[in-house]
Parts: sequence; structure tokens; C-alpha cells
Amino acid sequence: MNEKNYPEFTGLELSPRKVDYLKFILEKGGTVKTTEISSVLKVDPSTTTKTLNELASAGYLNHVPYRGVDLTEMGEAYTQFLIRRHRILSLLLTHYGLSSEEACSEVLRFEAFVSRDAINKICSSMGHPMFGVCGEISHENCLHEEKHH
Amino acid sequence: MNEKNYPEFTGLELSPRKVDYLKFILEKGGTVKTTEISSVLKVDPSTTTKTLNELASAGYLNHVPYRGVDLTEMGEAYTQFLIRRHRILSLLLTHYGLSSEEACSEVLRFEAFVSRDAINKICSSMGHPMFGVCGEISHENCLHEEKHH
DNA sequence: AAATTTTTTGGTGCAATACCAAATTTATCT
DNA sequence: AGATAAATTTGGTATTGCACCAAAAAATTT
Repeated sequence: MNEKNYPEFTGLELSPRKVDYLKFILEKGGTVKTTEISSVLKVDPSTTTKTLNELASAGYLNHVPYRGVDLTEMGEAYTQFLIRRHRILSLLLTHYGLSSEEACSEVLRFEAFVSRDAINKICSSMGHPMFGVCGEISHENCLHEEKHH
Repeated sequence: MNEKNYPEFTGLELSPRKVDYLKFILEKGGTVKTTEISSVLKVDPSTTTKTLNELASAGYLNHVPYRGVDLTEMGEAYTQFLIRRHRILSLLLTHYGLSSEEACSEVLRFEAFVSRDAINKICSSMGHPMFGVCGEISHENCLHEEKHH
């Protein structure tokens, strides 16, 4: 399942911190535990629990209390967009004199406020690059957009 | 006076909304009144008063109660950076298939989270363009940075 | 099964942003 | 000038995002 089946989002649905949670959960893969998220994001476990509950209520995650979370279909599709957005923006900045690390950390600060529309335009303007500075870039959604331009 | 005399800032000092206030005040020029800001930013005048007080406390504005505000030297230098940042980022996005209007409104959403270092790098990588999509771009600061590379 | 670890709950706090009502100051108009 | 109107500020309240702590609850380990 990929994001092309959920065309109804702007990319601005989630706060910066929630974006971090989802990206980590997808990159980790499978069921992820509260403690692990807390230690990676460096927040109190109670903060993690609360955020996971919010993401679950909004339909991005399945949360089994005391057991862990995993992405819903929608959540996975959405998070694929989040990761593509991060990589496209990071790649873009490296074309303007920023190192990979600089680009990556710069983008972390503002990516949550860049719309899906903008990313799709940037992405096709760049020719749907396959490799970013922090990993491979999947284009299922933006290629799809292109097809019936 | 320009920002080169205030090298001690990262560009991340102000919240998105405060950036809006300062940019408007500089673009308007001279002494600006609460009501005018309120109607342009579409907020209650009491909200404007409070924000102006915070910006004045932080040294960006002189606020004469019931009379209006104007930029301090530091505030003007800083706001010149804010406007350059906005224009550089907007121009950048127009190189990736966004229209001027799309670029401008997209940038408004995230510009407050883009660092001065990144802007200076992007700016010199672009060859210090003189014209953005929303006006002329002044380069006193980033040219200065260049001089003693 | 008892002890330990993990997770959740409930409470609190702060920053950013906004509104409303009431009070104050300034401006305008007889 | 005095009354009225307009602009501004003050004080109070609310929401969202994000964080922490202490205590309770559940799961795991020994």
C-alpha cells in the first residue's frame, strides 16, 4: 500500500514532533515500543505514550497498550510521503552548498511546514531523483500524480 | 545600518508570527500603528499590542504606547535578513516549478525555521541574485560574509 | 510469586497564538 | 472646552504543541 491511495492530504496535517515519531516508526519497521521511541527522540516515556495515543486516534497508528505501536495502512502511506519529503528537501539543499548533514538537520527544522503540492512539484522538476542524501527516494505517489498530470 | 553589524544571530530567534509583524513594519516604513498591523495580519488589536510589547522587550522595536512602533537599528538589520530570507527561498522554489504566488505562500509557512547560515549558503550558491519574486534582494550581509570567506 | 522494568495516567508547566470585555488614552466634533 | 468617538492597552481566558514528574498499572524477569 502506498500513499497514492490517500490523495486527500496536504502534508500539513502533523506537527513537527509527530512527524519525527512516524518517520522513526516506519524506519524501524514492525511493532515499536514506547521505550525505544523515547530513547531515540530523547523524551520522557510519558510524552511518548501521549503522542502515540494522539497519532493512533488520528488513524496513523495501531496502539496496543503496554505492547507497542505499528503503522496503519494510511499511516504507512502517509509516512512514506514524510520520508520522501525529507529526502527531496535535503537533496535540494545540497544543490545549494549545504553538506548532507547540514541539509538534513536544516530540513528537520522546517519540513513539517512544506506542502505535498510543493514537494510533488519539486520532485518532478528534479526528475524524480532516486537517491537522496539520507537514503533511497520512493516515488510511487508523485509518479502517480504525473501520470494523469 | 544593516545586518552585518549584528553577526550574532542564527535567524531562528523569532516565532513565525513575530516574523510577520517585523516584515510588515519594515515594509510599511516609519512609525506603524497598532490598528494597521491588526487589520493587515487579521488579528485582534489586543493581540498586536502584546506581540509588539514582546518585540520591543527583545529589542527589535521602539514602542510608544498609544502612538505606535518603529524598528530599532538592530530590528531593522534583523528584519532586512528576514526579508532577504523570504525572497531567497521564494526565488529558489520558483526554480522548481512553483509559481511566484505558490512559492511565496509556501515559504511564508516555513521560513521562520530556516537558519541564516543556510540562507547565506543558498544565496551565494545562487550568485547573490538581485531580484526575487516579491521584490529586490539586498545582499549587504551575505556579501559581507563572502568577503572574508 | 516476588522483584524489576516498562508503560500509562494524571497533574503541571511553558511558549505561541488568539479572543473578549473593560479600562485608558487619544482624537474629533460640535 | 467638553462630550463623544476611536484607538489602544490591560487583564482574563482558551487552545495547541510539547515537555516533565510522580504514582499507578501491566508486563517481564528472576
